[in-house]
Amino acid sequence: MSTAEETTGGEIEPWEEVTPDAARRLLVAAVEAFAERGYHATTTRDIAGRAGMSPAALYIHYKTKEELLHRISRIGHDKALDILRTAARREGTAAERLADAVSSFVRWHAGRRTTARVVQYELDALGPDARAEILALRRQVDAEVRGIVQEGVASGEFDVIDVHGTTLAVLSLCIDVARWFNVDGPRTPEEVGALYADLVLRMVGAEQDARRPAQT
Amino acid sequence: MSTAEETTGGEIEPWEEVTPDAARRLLVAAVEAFAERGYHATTTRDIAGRAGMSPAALYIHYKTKEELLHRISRIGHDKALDILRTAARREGTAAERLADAVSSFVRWHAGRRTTARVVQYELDALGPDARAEILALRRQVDAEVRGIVQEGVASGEFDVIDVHGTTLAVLSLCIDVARWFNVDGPRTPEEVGALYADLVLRMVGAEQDARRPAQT
DNA sequence: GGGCACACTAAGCGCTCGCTCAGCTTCGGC
DNA sequence: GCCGAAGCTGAGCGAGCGCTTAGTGTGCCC
Repeated sequence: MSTAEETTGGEIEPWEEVTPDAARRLLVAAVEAFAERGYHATTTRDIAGRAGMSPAALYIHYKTKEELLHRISRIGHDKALDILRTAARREGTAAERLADAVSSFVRWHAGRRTTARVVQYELDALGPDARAEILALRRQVDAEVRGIVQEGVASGEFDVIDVHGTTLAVLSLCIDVARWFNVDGPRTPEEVGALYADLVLRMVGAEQDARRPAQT
Repeated sequence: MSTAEETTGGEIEPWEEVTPDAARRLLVAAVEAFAERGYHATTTRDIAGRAGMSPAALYIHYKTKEELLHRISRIGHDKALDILRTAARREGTAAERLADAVSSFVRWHAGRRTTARVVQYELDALGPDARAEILALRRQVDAEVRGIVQEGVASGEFDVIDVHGTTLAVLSLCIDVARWFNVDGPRTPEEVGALYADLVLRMVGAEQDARRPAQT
């Protein structure tokens, strides 16, 4: 979709694809509320209130509260997948592409923590059909990272015995950033991204010198 | 408290410290329900029903639904801290102790996944006082792991630039096991524990030969 | 064997939830 | 300048929530 090779982890204000304006304001309000309190603890009155509207206005743009979560989750997963695909398909060694994938994926989870939190941790609140759709996207996310790891093993850059398990661990490490990252904490998303790229290269047994020129 | 050096990651059936019997049945039912649906989506009628009792029976043993979560969280964090302390204070090199800590911590998160899920992911549902108490325990957990990493760096076993950040990542990796681990999946808790111990030793830059004799 | 503490239940209170609906305002087309 | 569509609100419905209370059965002490 969009060229996501910008400066700091993505675009400045997302959700621009959601129209009309009132629908976007409601969706942004829902992201904040779900991230703060969780889907089940958030009321439709709270969402509407944050968007400066009455509770009934929500149902003009969305059929149910669950549809809001579904839309958020879908857009968020699309974005996450887009980030990983961009990193996976650029030129360079497997080590460079893995470092790029991890650092940009982590930057997104840290920098857009509210969104990432909803996307990664409120999946169970979706109904069976919506959950199945999202799980399919997650399998693509997994496949993208596993592909890089496999190529690194094939080329001799990496030393990995359990490719599936290590891929799972790498993604798990990145995703969990959304749980603990604190915007007011001592680290910027860029710093965490750089640290994590280095840790992941160590996990896959990349050579020391391959770890050095991992830019930002 | 208890000697937690048993066979596979802990005792066979926990919660034995909760008495009387009815109170324990309610608490176990609450753990299952909270893990499946989340705290806010779980009703007191559901908890009581799983325990084979009427909704009112819950309030004989617990003042509120939140007190149930508090008790679960407290006991679970005590257990997690106990596991890490046992590993941190045994004899051996920093690499051996870190591998032991990670593998037993991961075994607990995978093997007792329902409990771990509630303990690690429902913290925000607690009130301010209870949350503060639990956060103090988490800082102790963090300090225990950071201690091992620091000793490894001091002794020259490990090669770590950012001790705090790396410790955070190690714990994050272990904790997130509770989110994705599937009891019916292809891996046993022991296998995941062994894989993760190896990955963590790579993350801290332990020498190759120090990674080999990680028992269990 | 009478009295009482205790564990538990049936019923339901007050409240808030997700969601609906009748009606109001605004605005473009003609 | 009238009309209908669209966006939004105020009021409120039925349901289910956390929790309470009055009453019941049971077993232990003396």
